[in-house]
Amino acid sequence: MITTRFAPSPTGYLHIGGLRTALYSYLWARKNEGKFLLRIEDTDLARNSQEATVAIEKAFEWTGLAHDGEVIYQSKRFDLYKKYIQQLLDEDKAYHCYMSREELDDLRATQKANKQRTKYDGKYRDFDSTPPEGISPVVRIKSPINRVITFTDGIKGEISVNSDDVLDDFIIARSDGTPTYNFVVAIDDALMRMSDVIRGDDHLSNTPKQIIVYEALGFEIPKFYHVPMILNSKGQKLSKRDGAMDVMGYKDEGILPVALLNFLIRLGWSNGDQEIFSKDEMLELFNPSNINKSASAYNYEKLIWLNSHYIKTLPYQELIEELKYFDVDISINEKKEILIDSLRERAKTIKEFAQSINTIIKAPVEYEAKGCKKWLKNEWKEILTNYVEYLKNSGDLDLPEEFEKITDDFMLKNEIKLRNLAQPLRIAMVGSPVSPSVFDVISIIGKDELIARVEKLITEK
RNA sequence: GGCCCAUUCGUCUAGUGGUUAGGACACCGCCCUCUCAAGGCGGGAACAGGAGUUCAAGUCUCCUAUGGGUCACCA
Repeated sequence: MITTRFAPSPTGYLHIGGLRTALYSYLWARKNEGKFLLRIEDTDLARNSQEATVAIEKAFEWTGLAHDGEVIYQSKRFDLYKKYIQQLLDEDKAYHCYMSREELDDLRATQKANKQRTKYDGKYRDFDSTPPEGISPVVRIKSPINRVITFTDGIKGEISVNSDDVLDDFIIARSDGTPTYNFVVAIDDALMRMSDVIRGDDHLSNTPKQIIVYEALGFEIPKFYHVPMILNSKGQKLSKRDGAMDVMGYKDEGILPVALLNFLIRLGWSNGDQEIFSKDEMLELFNPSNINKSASAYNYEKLIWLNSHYIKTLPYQELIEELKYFDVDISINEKKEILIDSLRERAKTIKEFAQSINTIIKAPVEYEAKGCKKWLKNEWKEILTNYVEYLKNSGDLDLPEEFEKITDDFMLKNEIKLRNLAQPLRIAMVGSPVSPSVFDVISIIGKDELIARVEKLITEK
């Protein structure tokens, strides 16, 4: 049974790095018909916010990463953690430390001055006399002395460190009695029967600490996968300053969730030359053991390319739903398929898509000056007037092909080149010389509307 | 600074001792064309450096350099 989890601390929105590890965890659990759990790491009562948790769930919903069971809050499990703290105290695997913050600061300062690694010196490790007055103690765990700790990371391979280099007797309970991160993570992962912990690279150096906790409590150690960071385009760690971090920001940009997920899975993972992965393919092919070892840079261009790919291939109904987010509802438009097909190849985002739909279905309120200057010259008025007249006498016309045929006849009879008709027509229809095929646009807005827009242009220009 | 991790085109990557080092994004050129796109075809572009091991090294070993992570009563 594979069980994975996503365990964010609720300090802000869900960012794309988090979404990627969540995706990996989700895929690995689903692929193996296991469980994917969501746990909120809110042991620091002062820091967490309810809104952050809501934001994370919202992002999960948008991207379709469904977690199993209820959300688990560590802040609601303090009694449980206390029990284990007491157990370690009773077994002499942990102890009270009465060192004041000032004393600790001084210790660190001298160590730093001597160019030593800052670490707790173990002053109270074997203390059995009367503790100093007026200090509420913290609880520290007894770390092994001069022992090599080895574990196999599913991505990085075997990693071993000497306890003296990286560990000290770290605090597992603060002086107010609340437990600390590295302690509760190990307990929860064990109690929730986590088989595979897939998390960011930044936790790699926490792993030895957590292993100490697993061992002290006699828990089974899960398999770890530490996935490399996502860098910005300059090769530095992605930060809020780089923007485009909040997952929900992508929705506002008009990025499709499938595109985001596809982009994220390819950042640090691959399957030969394949670039496009449906959710089913992701489930079929993904395996955390072939995640790359090195960090990868965020590449917006590729995301956009993926997004336009999905815009080109998504079913009509899904696109119609996506467009509603941008206040464009074409569900009852009779020409919605033609409208979508004529624009989907040009749109890079849903937002852009919505904008171009509006330029077609709403009559232009102004005309682009440059386009007018270039194309509204010589006998453009005459051509358009004749064309409108010709259409009026051509009976019922509906589909683009029908308009194209009639227009061919018109051009032949009047010896007109298509571009000399099409460009003024575009300006009349959408206000600029850029649009999909004129026949598609004419068909979408209909003959009457076309005539109205042309007449308006002729009177105004 | 200690410890840990990483290093193939600008970017994402393929590559598991013998490859003309492959693909994708981006870029450039050509074609198509009613504009803009899309699409098709083509092009330039990489094994961080140095020592080894080997008949043979992008692939194995070591050193150096560079980048990253981490060293809290944060998570």
